Amino acid sequence: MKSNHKSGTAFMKEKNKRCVLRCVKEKGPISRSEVADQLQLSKPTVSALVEELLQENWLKEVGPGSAGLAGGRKPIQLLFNSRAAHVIGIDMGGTKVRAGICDLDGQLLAADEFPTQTQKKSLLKALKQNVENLLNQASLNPDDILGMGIGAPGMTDTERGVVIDAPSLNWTQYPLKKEAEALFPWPVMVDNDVNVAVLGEQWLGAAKGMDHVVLISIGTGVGCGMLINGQLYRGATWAAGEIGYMVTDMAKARCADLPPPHEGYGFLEQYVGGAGIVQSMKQELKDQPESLFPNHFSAKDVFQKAKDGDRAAGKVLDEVIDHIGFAAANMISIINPEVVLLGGGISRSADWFLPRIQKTIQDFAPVSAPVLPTALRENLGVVGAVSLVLRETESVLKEL
Amino acid sequence: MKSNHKSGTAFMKEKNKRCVLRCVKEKGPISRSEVADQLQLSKPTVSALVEELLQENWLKEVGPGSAGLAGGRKPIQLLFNSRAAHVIGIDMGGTKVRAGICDLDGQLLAADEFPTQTQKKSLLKALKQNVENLLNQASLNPDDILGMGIGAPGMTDTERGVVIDAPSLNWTQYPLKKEAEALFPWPVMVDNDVNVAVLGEQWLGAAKGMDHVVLISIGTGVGCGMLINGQLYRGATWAAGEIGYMVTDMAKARCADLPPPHEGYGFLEQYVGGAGIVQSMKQELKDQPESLFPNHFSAKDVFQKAKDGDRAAGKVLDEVIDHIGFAAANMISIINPEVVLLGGGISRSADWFLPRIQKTIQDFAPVSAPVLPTALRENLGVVGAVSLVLRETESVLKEL
DNA sequence: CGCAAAGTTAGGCATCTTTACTAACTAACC
DNA sequence: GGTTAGTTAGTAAAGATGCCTAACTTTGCG
Repeated sequence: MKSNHKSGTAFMKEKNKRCVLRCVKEKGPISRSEVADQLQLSKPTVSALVEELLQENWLKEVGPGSAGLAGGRKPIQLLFNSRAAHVIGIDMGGTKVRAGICDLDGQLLAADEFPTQTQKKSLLKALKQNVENLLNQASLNPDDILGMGIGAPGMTDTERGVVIDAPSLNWTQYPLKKEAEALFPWPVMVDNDVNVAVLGEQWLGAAKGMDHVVLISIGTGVGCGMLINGQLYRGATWAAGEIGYMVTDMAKARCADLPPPHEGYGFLEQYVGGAGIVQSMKQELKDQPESLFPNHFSAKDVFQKAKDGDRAAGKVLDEVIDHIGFAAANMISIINPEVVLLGGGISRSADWFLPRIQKTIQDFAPVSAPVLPTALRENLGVVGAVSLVLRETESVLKEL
Repeated sequence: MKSNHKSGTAFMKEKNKRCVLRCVKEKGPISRSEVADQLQLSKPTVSALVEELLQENWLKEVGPGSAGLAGGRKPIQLLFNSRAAHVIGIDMGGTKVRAGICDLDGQLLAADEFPTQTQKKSLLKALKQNVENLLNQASLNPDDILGMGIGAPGMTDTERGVVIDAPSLNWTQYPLKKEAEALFPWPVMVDNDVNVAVLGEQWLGAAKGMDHVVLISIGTGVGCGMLINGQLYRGATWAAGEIGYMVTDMAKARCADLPPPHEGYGFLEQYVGGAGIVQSMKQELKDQPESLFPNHFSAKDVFQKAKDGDRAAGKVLDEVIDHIGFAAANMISIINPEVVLLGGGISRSADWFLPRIQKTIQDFAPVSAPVLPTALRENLGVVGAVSLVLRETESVLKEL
């Protein structure tokens, strides 16, 4: 049952205080009086809470506003102090790690990246080094840091802060939260990179303020983050959103030359992931050896060739996009989101294939939803990780 | 922002009261003292709240329990009074309407059904008649009724209580809540029949107490209800769970003899819905006209024939089950539920095909989940509708 | 000056908690 | 068996905290 009873009135006060803070944060410069109005709290109560929030530096007074039309005393404008605390966000990728410091508005004060180390020990060491640099760059002390969020490329138990399985890093059951908290003097939160990304997009990106969002990320692998009723949905065993395993073509799945996948790669991933694209391309090339492809190439190259007019590459990508279209349509049928975001490396070519995906959706889903590329670029992971901390932290900012 | 401020302390008390009530409800016979312990409330507070709850008849004292091992005064055992109020549940189907009255434990006190009228007016009239009979049967007054839940076979806006689209009833934008509330003196809540069903199964059925549940219902059409983080998920525009539109076979979807569906029927529905099964069977029979099938038959007949060993029927159903298996696997990949329930007419033959569905899941989903038939039978809809009311009602019972 | 709006002060009410108490029961000892 | 010590359930009274209302001060406009 675990009742969060701050046993009584303290809880109520805390809640009201948060409401006041949130109100000021959202409604921009605003007077005590108006806050009282909006929250249906009495003026004295608001004044008292504001007093405390000023004391704690969450709010600041910014001189008088203009008086009302009918005369009267000028209001004292209150503003949220977005520099009351700072949060560090880490985007831990398979090849590089990007770290950044944001203020509470999501403004990036400093960011940097370094190559991913294969050894966990040296990775953490490099991370510590990097974070200290960032602190210096932003002229901040550890005291100014509210917490640190990390997006990891794999299934993650956010409660215990354990990365269950991250193939690209070769991690299994790695207690990242614990390890990181031993290294830094602030709380650390860990989550799946795709989950983190969807948080970032909802905070400051293409899904700003939306409560029902699906983000499909296509890079080396294929992942999917879901915001449902305004909250991240992680599933019963942290495995929700494994869209890489969606089967969009039974016939192929059954008759596959390969045995059923299940070892790290899913059906969809075989076709639309980076590795899958390369493989399909190679398959295609077998039949027409006169092609201009080099012996080794990447998915990116396939895209390039297709844009340059290579028929075979175009054919491969046609199929890829078709799969993505059906995957998106299926997601819409099931989740009915307000928007579907496409992220990952592939999103750079978005305008090229977006119309076709939309067509598929229109033809096969019962309702529609706009499909857009993610709006945040290289800092998406960082900002998302910051948002993770802001949403989950027990601080005054926590939603209620 | 709309802050639910019961402005202050009254809210807190209300909340504590609900906690006490819920605690007693869940922890069975329990003493004031232990409630105080569990909720971390002081004994006087609990006593006061219990006093009120006794007064209001939500609780009852049931004589002394046994004293502890170390001696001491015998506790006065408290019990939830499941007859403090009653709820009416309506399962509105395409061919018949089933109505029932439950107490707060979900115990069915009376139930009855009548054929669905095509005219809305006469349908409501028949409903009123029926409900009055039920009240008599259970010897209850309208005052004893907390509310009424209705499960409707179509997309439903639960906020406004409007059935947006229910093909089998030929309803569009029908304000059922409003109409019903004009007829009855208690609040009415309306939701999709599948949503209602999953609530019922979570309350008293195969998903008891689970927070992540997917229910796939296969009857005339194909629907899907989802419980996510313990809550019903309805989507951004009440269209979540339209699994009938899931495409599990791109090739077939694209090359289909028919144009893209979109007019009321989805891809999956074409194959696994009742109408779809019949059509596939007819298709199959064309090729072997020596069959024993009558001119007119139903999906049920196909099942029967298949069980009796008819090869063609078996082949048709094989494909149906294959589709269902992949649909279930896809749902698991995306939602990662604790359990997948199969409901609707098809669930009667569950043991026959369940193993094959499980095999498909094992082969193609990244994680597993048990697949079970729904546990509640003819009263699933009724009980679910009751549960809907209990969960959403603003009464003392509301979760917080 | 008179009015109006912002913000503060003082007093009152509701709720919870703490502390101290009574009631009731067990165990154990004489 | 009867008495006493120890334990637990529940109640009563007093204290703390938070909110609200009402009255007040401050500040600005006409």
